[in-house]
Amino acid sequence: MENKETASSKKIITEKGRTLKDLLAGPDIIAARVDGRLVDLSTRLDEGKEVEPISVHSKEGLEILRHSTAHVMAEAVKALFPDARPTIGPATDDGFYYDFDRDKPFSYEDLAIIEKKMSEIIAADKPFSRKEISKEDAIRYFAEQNEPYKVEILNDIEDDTVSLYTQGDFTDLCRGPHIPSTGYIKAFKLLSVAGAYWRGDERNKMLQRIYGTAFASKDELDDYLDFLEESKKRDHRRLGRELELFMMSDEVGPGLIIYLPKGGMVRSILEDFEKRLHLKRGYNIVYGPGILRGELWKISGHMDNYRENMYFTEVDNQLYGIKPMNCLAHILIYRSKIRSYRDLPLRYFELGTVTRHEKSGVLHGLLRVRQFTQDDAHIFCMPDQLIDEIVSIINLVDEVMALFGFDYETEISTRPEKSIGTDEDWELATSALKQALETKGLDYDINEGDGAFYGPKIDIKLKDAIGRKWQCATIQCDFSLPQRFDLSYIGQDGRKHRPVMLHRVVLGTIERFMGVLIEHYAGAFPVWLAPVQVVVMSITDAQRGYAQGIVEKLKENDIRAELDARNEKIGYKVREARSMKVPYMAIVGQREMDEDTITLRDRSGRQEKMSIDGLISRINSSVPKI
RNA sequence: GCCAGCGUAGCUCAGUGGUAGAGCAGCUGAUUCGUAAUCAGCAGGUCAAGGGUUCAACCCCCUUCGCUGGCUCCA
Repeated sequence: MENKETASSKKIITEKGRTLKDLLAGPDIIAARVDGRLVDLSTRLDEGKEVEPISVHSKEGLEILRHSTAHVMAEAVKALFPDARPTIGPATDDGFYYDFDRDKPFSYEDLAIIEKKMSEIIAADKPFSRKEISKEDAIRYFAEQNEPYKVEILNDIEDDTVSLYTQGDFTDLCRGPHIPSTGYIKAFKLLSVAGAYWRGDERNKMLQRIYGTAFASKDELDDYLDFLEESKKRDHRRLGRELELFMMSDEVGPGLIIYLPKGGMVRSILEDFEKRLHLKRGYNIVYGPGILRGELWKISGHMDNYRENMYFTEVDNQLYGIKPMNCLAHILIYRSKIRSYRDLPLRYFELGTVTRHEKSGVLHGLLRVRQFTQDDAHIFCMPDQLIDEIVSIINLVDEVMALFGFDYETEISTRPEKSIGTDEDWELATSALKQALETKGLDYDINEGDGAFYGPKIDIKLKDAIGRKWQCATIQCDFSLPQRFDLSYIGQDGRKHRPVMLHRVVLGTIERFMGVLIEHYAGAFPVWLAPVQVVVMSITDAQRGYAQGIVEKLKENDIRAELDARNEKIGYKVREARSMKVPYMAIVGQREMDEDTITLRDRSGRQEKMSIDGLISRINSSVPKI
């Protein structure tokens, strides 16, 4: 979303007795900031205050607009469905929602009716008015209105005074601020209905949520709706089928991926790339088994903290856990020898396939599956090497994300409720992560209670070509498992010391990363990743042998080439190669055959005649240096 | 797992309480062609599965499975 600076964002000084609305002219100004607080335009202030107008085009202004639109929606819903009890209705990153408690869920047909009612409320241009009352009065009011959720929220508020906002027939408990009147809503749309737990807790009652969005102008709303359409076109599930990359099958089971030859090719390229990348950076490639004894998962704490995500099986009366993570084998590799401080850090890398029982409702194409392969590594190091190791992982992530054209954001997730280890260790681990990010000069958010059960983590959210965020890479700092498995190294002093362990993935998982890549590139992979790099196509049968020879020569030079010598018109072949998003077409007719050349057509439709060696060097030079 | 919607040919989608349709893809033949669709013919389905209502169910009801959008959870 844009954050437009407008001419009216300069500060002004208030005059006594006049409302901000009198002072801040302009249809785009919907609120103001005074003393760092956002306030309504109806506010009357003392003389001499410095006031910053808030435009609907700013990020904060848009949020206010959307929040107000949520109130209007609640008014419409209450008018149309008196049995619906309002709960909460905030603005979100790209719109708003309002949750209602209602026995009968809303249907998509209801949305049109609600939209119509909202349009009437907007056309009536009803003012939003703010009233401050005591908490007790507010509780009494909402109890009378038969709105128990508002009463429950009020009971959790510590302030003695709360604010209510009223527009038309609807009054809501709300901090504000709001737009001056409903007529300020110029463009809105209701998008979907969904169930949502009261206060986001699955033990609570499920409420009925309506999602919508609002924008400062009709054009911006249309742009957003176009963006949603564009996202649909890029959907990796659709492209995965169209480009013959992967499939899923009811017969196999949900959340399980079958790679078709083209998707298998892409995966194999990614995996080769990763192996070279890690070998060059001092990692050792290892492999662990897919099932490990139950006893091991008890020691690690998975049995107590991760059991609901694990599958178990029994072999010869022994309990085995199917691995949901790759760390245990790596720990055993570390422990298989006595380690000296001189050996550290040790970095074990595995393209490890793990299996996790994900709840059925969360599965989603390649992005959320039940069996997946992580580009996983575990680094064992001395405590004083920790920061350097984290920094070099961040550097690696940085390099790889740049290669694929992703920008990213970082956040730190701290200790969750279900976890192992001492507070001191968690503190140490968390501060190491913070320090590493600070060393790199990276900003980060804190995500309280969202760490892994064995340690805090840095989550890296990458941003794709159309601005969507995806969680792929993560770096987790762990003091607990080395302790649980009694890992040690002999220090310079000849005594045993405890190493620290880092768990980290860069792409995250091959599945998710491929899904994200497909959407990022809209299926048009860069040449080095494209499953088919060039299709050699003949104009007529007379060039079949020539074209065949070119394909063979390309393949000898490690180029992924296919022949299209079918008895079809060239336009048909071009069309098909374009829809399969093949980067290059090498077209050969009589002219090219006579000159021993090809006509190369790229994705943009640009064409040039060149030698076959020219084509080989062009394609091979596209492979990134790592 | 929870809420809602959906499930018809490989894909995209029509369709009706009374024997199942189109386009594309596929196959066969003709066409030998210069940059996004040559023409003709053929074939393709236990209408997700199981049960029920009915003289009769793809259609109505129930159950299960799967998918989609959310919620919770997550790489």
